[in-house]
Parts: sequence; structure tokens; C-alpha cells
Amino acid sequence: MYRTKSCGELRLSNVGENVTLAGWVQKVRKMGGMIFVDLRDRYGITQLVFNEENDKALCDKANTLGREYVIQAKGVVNKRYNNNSKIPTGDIEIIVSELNILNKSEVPPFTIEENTDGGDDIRMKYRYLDLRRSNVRANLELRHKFCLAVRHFLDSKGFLEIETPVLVGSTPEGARDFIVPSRMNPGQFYALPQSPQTLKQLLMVAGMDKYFQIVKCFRDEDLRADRQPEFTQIDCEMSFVEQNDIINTFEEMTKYLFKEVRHYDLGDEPFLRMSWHEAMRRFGSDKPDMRFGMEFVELMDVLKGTGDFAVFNNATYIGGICAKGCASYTRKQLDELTDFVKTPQIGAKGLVYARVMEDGTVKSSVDKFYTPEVLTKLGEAMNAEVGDLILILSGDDAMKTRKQLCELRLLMGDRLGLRDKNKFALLWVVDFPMFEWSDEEQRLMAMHHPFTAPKPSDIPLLDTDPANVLADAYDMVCNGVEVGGGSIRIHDAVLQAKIFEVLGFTPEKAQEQFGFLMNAFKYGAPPHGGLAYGLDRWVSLFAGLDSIRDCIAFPKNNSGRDVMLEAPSEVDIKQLDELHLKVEQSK
RNA sequence: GGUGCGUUAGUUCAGUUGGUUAGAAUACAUGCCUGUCACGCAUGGGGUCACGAGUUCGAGUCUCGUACGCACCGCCA
Repeated sequence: MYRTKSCGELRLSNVGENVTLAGWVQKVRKMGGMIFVDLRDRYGITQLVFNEENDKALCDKANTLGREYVIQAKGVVNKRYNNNSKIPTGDIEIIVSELNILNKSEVPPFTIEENTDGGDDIRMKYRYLDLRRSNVRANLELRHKFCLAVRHFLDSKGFLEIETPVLVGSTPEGARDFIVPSRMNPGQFYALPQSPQTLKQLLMVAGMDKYFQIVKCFRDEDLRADRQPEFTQIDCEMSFVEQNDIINTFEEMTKYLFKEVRHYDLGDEPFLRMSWHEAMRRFGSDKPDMRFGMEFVELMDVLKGTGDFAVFNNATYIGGICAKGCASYTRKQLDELTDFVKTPQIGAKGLVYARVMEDGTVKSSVDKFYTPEVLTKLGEAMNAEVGDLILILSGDDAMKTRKQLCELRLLMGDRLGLRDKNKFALLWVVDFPMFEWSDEEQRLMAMHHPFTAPKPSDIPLLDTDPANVLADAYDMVCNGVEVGGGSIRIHDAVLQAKIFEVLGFTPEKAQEQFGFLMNAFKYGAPPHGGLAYGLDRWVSLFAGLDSIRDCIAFPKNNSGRDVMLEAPSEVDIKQLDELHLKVEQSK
């Protein structure tokens, strides 16, 4: 038997017991005639003691130990002279009587500690060492608990977890597919699913009623801190439901997860619901961070045509936010904000600011264009008090300007410490538009996906004004992060064909790409709908992480590479031949 | 496809106006140390300054290009 106890469980009550521990050498402290070794496993750290007076040979052996050696130690549990209150096992130590080196280790390239000295790059290359660190391990443990709680909750509600294939067909809409060549079908390809969307709908046609799956999805698009090419969804679908049924079910699940996994009480009140249009108008985002206010105020009435400032007089949108207590910002700080909104990523032309002074007057960067009365009105419109700073953006594209103002709002929220990682504000964003115009494709595209049902009352608009059709689609947003989204689906073959028509598909093309779904709808498809959560994003929210990489065991880097496995890589010409593929030689 | 920042010891970083032998911390090695737990003290080894070109009497430092990394925009139904 390699061990009788773990390195995290021994306490004062175990004093006097003979135990065997096994694990990794975290740290060796040599004190001359005494040696202390911190022994680590998944469960914690236990201190081993070697004393020259007791056994010189054993002490010499302990002297040879290096970091990350794998060892087995037998000994008796002893109460410490000096306890260590920082660790759970800090009241005891093991007086070792037998030491076995199970495996040596080279010196690791970075320190295996909570605050490692290693950068992201080297940690990813040696991820198996990085995962030995307690905080990284804790993220995976949290992820495990999260999945367990999801399964427990959905099982209790009668959901079945059903696996769907990973090798499926390519779909033209949505993200770029990863494709997989078929050896047995020369010239033909599978695709990895962007989500099991159509398959779960077919499970509804099949009468499964309530389905879920914790499932890998694949999208061949550029990465971000919160986007990996393969990621995990909690994919759910229900039959005979309306939007409210789904919202209620998953609101309950969300509260359960927060309580069980994050130990955070979201209260009994239902989540806020906000239409997509309202969210865009008030916060310039379809995923507003509701941990703080700083709502947009439209200032067209106040500032357009009331002075000689051409920028505002030519604008089609002027909007402001009020930063509490920031009137004392220095010129340098204000210039920083201006530079921020003028970066290419944000794209604003400039930033106008106004301070509410001690005497209640409003001083702005455009004072010379406006009368004091107009500026006072500005202060009133913004609901600004003495000491507040008003930040104003304008432009000729209301949507673009709002998005710029949204970035500024989030920045100010950060500056003012209003985005506390230990606070959670959830809401549903509902009533998304069905379609959005694509300049690239020169056609309408499905905003959610092409299987989303239009609001029944808007169905007549599909012929006359499709751009204004609203969908029965909803996103769950937490702290400015889209954690999940879904919709009521179309279950009628005629309506589905109609949507494909609006999206620019010929009937033949629609039949070719999605015939399997429309055919299924001919055989008694129930009304159904569902949603999918982004597991990685949710776990990183719970753990307070900046990147989803930290809750994924083996993530890809910014370029979609696995630097540990050195994938992707070139393959043997024989493999290519079998797959009937030819590859141009890379330079 | 684009923008910004970065690349110097095993690791994390500093490196002034272009000027002598490129530094610190940590890790590592050796020695001392019997109650440490960020142990301490002493000594030591360790560098293709990412790569390539250019400017210059002289480049870690300036310019251009390439590669790689990170963040973001586009993209991500």
C-alpha cells in the first residue's frame, strides 16, 4: 500500500498514529541537524521532519531530496512545537522513520506555488506542472462541482442527458466549421458541431421532452480571453414550453447553482428582464453589466442646436454618462480617457466632459459654445451633483456611438471599483431582433440562429419588413458576460422554409442543407425551445478569473495552438494519401 | 485581415542620452545552521539581449522586416 492517509487530512486527533504518506516534495528546509519537508498531494500539504539525532542515515537520504521528487514516507503523527496556522494540517507533523524515493524530478522551470513565478507561456507548455498548483487545481475542482450540480438539478427536473455525435455535417450559417476528412468517403468531410442545435431539436421531435448535455462545441474562429476553439456548453431543450417556462426553469437552476456551488444567495426575486432595444439604448450593449448604474442619458434635446458646437449640431446621437465624484479628475486623467475612446478599437472622434463645480455651476470642455443656462440644463438632465464628472460622446451612427459609450462606462466602472468580482447581477435580455444586416454578405443574417422562432405577432412582418421582426430569443447575462442564450424554436416546416427564404436560401439550397430538419418537422414536431450555457465562462465567473483558460485543464493559446502537445502539426504524407488530400507545401 | 503592447539568466523583470566587463530578485549548486514553514547566513555557476537586415566609430538601446506571445477590433448564428 503506497499510502494510508492523504497530505490534507491529519489533525491533532491523529497524534500518535502510524501513517504512510505519498506525494510530491514541495519544499525542503535544511536546518543543519534537522530537515523539514513539505509533502504535497491534491488534498494538501503535510510537514515531514527528519532529525539527525534519531537516524543519521535517514537524514542523509532526506538531504538528497529535490523539488517535485515523488516520495513515500512512513512515520508517526506528532504535535508540532511551533504550529502553522496558515494550513489545515499545521498543528501536526510526521516524524519520519522510513523514506522511499519513488521518482526523482528535474528542477521544474517555474515554482509550483500559488503565486508562481512562471508566465502564461511557460505554464501552458508545462501545464501538467501548472495543474499541481493549488489555485489552478481549485478551478478544476470548482468546475467538477458545477457540472455535478447541473446534473443533479436537471435530473431532478426530469431532464435526460443524451449524447449527440461529434462527427456531423457542415452547416453554412454561423461560425466557421472545423472539418474532418472522411477516409471511406473520398472528397467528403464531416464537421465538428458548433453546437448540437439541430440534433437536440430532433430529440424533441423524437419525444424526449426534456434533454440536456454537457458537451464540447467547436468553432473555427479567432480566440479571445473568453473564447476557445473548443469549449463546453450546457445544452438544454424542452418540449411544450413557452419562453416563460424556459426562463423560469433556468432561473431556478441558476439560483440553485449560485447557492450550491458559489454559496451566494441571489434572493427570491425574479431576474430583471430587459428588451434588447432597451439594453442597447440604456447601456449600449446586449450584455450590460448591471452591478452598477451609470446609465446613458440621451442629450440631443439639450445639446443639439443649443450652441455653436458643430460636432454636436451635426450629430444624430449625443449621449452622456455621469461618473460620481470624478470632477476632481486632472487634465492628464481626462486626456487618458480621451485617448482611450479614440483608440482604433473604440473609434470615437473625441470626448467632451463637464464638471459640476463646488458652487453648482457646470464647467465643460465646450464652454465657449454654450451658455451657462444650457450647461446647467445638461447637469440637470444628467442628474449630476456637485463633484460629478459628465462624459459625453456623439456621432452620426447612434448604435456605434452607444457601443463606444458602453466601453467608456465599463472603464469608469472599473476605475470607480464598481465591478466587484464577488457581487453578481443577473438579467435576461429578451426580444432580440430576428435578423441583422451583413455588409459582407449583403443579406440579412439570423442574429441568434436560423431555427429561432419569430414573435408570433411579428410573423406578418416577415414579408413586409423583416429587419424589424423580433424573435422569441433570450440571453442570460451575468456581470456583463453572456453566460447563456436560447430561443423558442420553429417547429413548423412551412415557417422554417419561410425563414430560410428571408435569409436568402433558395428552396433547393435550404432542402440540401437543412432538409433533414424540415422533413422531421413534417412528422409531428412539438412546440419546443431551449438554451445553452457557456460552462467555461460561468465557472470563470464563479472563480473570479480573467480568462476561461484558467478553468480548462489543457487550453489553447491565442493562436489556437496547444503549446504542450505542439498541435496542430503536419501529418505524414501517407495519412494524407489515405484521406485523398493534397496539401501545398508551407514555406 | 487589422491595431496596440511585449520578447534580456531556469523564471519574473530592470537596463538612463547609443559608449568600459549587461544587473536585481527568485530558482539552482556548495558550505554553515536543531523548530523551520517566504527559514537565515556565506560563496558560486548561469546570457546567441527572439531572429534577420540596416544606420553608426560603436546597438540590449535607434530604423525596417520576420517569428512568437498577450490584449483587443473584425469575426464568433
